[in-house]
Amino acid sequence: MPSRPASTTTSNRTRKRPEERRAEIVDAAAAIALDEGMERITLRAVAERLGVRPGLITHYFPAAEDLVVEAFTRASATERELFFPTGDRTPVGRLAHFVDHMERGLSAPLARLWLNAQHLSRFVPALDTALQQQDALDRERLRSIIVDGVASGDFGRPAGAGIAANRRGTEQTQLDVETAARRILLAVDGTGSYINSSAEVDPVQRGFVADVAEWTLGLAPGTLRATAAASADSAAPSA
Amino acid sequence: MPSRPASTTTSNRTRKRPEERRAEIVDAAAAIALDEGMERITLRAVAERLGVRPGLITHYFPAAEDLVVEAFTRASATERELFFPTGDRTPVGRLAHFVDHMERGLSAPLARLWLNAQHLSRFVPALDTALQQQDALDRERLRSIIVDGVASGDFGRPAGAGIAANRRGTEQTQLDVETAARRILLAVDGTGSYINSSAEVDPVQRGFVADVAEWTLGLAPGTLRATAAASADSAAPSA
DNA sequence: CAGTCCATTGGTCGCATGGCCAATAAGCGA
DNA sequence: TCGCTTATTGGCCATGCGACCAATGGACTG
Repeated sequence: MPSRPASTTTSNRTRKRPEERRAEIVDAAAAIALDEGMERITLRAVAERLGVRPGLITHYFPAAEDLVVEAFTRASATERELFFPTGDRTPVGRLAHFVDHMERGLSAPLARLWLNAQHLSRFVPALDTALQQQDALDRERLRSIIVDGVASGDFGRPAGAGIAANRRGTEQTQLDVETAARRILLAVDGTGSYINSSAEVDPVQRGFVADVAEWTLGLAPGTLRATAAASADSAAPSA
Repeated sequence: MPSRPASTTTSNRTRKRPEERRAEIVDAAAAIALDEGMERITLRAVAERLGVRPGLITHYFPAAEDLVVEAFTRASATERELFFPTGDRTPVGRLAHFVDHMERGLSAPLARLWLNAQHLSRFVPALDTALQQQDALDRERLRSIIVDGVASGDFGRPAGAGIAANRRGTEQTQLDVETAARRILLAVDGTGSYINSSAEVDPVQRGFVADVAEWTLGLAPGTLRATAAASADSAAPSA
């Protein structure tokens, strides 16, 4: 490791438009957050990824902590799109995709990031804020699916069981949608807690999100998994 | 902690039996883990709590990482007793205590520690192992309650819904106990994910563990909360 | 009481971090 | 083409970390 990387030759001084450079920095930090962890977002680490001197990062982010928060937001927002495709599927299909994506482990990087942020927000108040915002966005997406499903009659009686729902009072339909969305995301978080565990994934854990979703939405057990399988078949019909 | 000079003045050199000193160190580290976070377990921080020089910590823990792992195990094991009291209650009563203890927020320190460890185990393999062990111990306690409840007939038909349960095959009763235990702990973890959030606790979130427990154990919604309330009344009948 | 073991000290080293600052030069407008 | 703005560099500083080590002295043994 020479002090000056051989690959990027000496004096690579390229001057970029501030917005462009800034975006580059956030992207690099987001990449680090996803595959090394947020605490590895360091002035030197980010700078090295960009082939740039650490001082430059400070120039754009006088407080390094702000970069961490922005990197989280970026990474989180980007990964979300993989969960909620814009496809014009049925509500059950969209929910099945969501669950299936998780069960296949495709959401591992995001789950790790999420766990990372949940813990780190203990020490970084601004991160707590960002986390709540991202969480709200996820919940909104999920709510949207549920509302559609209720309207189409696919989701049985989300009114369903549970203390919390009864406790809320006021308007009934709207509130139960919120209850269902929150429960499903709580199940997601519960499953995500084990993302860093080396233990073999337990079947109960694997199916937990689907089970909770079917329970709270009044779907027949197995509906989501069956839907996901059917969807996969139609997408890639070859054996 | 009787022998603690007001200021860190005069050389208070007291020589203790190795086992005693070692226990002191682990206790101090566990305390730090609980109220400041595991990454704050540092040679200097632990030494300062004990009124001792950092080098002494190194003497007992040549690799600081080992102290972190041991501190987690200690803190976790200690806190667990608060969840599963040795009282001779009914299965429903024991489960209700467990849930109630959580809903009251009494488990906040443990939840924070747990979240901390779940993230940190990403970088500390030994911590991952310790975490799995502690998790197994929790699950064992819970399983014990469930088995008793099934035997007494308090828990309806834990066989119940869900894909995962069906998928397991083989013996039925035993496996569904495991399913229920895992589901409840997954709910606990999901709820715990929000432990560091400054947002107001949502009612759905607050009741999630109880809801999942009642769902997966075939209890009528509200049973656990009602039981906890009755138990509290009999314990403190005043007012 | 003298001698020995080892718990404990005090100090140092190398490393990584975030932050700060003056000097440089790239790109743009006059 | 010149000059100015400022993006970018290179360097330095204070802090906190784990690790290592020789010297000290407390407590126990003979």
